[in-house]
Amino acid sequence: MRDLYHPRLEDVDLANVLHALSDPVRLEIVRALAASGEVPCSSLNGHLSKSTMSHHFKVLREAGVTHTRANGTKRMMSLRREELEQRFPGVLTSILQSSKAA
Amino acid sequence: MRDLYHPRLEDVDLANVLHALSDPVRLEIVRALAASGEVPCSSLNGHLSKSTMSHHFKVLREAGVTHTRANGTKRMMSLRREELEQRFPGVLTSILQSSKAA
DNA sequence: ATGGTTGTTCGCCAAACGTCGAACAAGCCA
DNA sequence: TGGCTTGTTCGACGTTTGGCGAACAACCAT
Repeated sequence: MRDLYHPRLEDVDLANVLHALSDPVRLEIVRALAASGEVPCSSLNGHLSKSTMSHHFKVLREAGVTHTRANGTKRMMSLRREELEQRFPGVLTSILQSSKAA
Repeated sequence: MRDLYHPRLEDVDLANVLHALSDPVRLEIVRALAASGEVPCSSLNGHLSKSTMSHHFKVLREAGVTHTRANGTKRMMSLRREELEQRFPGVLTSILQSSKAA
């Protein structure tokens, strides 16, 4: 597997982040990460194929929303929550809060 | 011109709103509305064709982000700010705040 | 080594998106 | 009425997106 690209915080773009969060599948992933902290990708597999999920993981990661590290066979994913809070204060937090109601 | 559809507040969907805000052109429109209150569409024309701008206006309106009313030849657009604040507290506000920095 | 698990990558496809110009509609004003 | 202004609607276009299965890669366990 190739190296995983993570944008530097200062390169993270707001419109990009919003786009990453604008897909229901990805929003659900983010919600799960917010609830569970760092989890293996495998724990996030829903009704979609693994290639599709991998695609969504990549979109989130490249937008700067999540961080992924290799751990043996697994990939551990987590939210870049503190970083995003620093760069875009309140954005992720309020979105998570609002998405709970829905 | 046909009637302008505006979703009821309770039908406004978070992922939809985020998608509407995830385009740089539309984010800029929203920023302008936040800064100026109600303005005619014509005051928002940038370097894009009017048909393209009209399309973006429609996306924002149908996502529930903006409100449009006819006023003679013109269309007055405004943010549904208080409503969105009620439905998704902090979301629009924090996005606007963050988009200022960029 | 062999196999099992976990993800990524690579076509491929259909649907959605952003853009445009041309045509149309609605209102104003002379 | 006629013309001007302001927007919307309608194809058309190229690009991006989201979905899939198949193939590949990396790691662990036996």
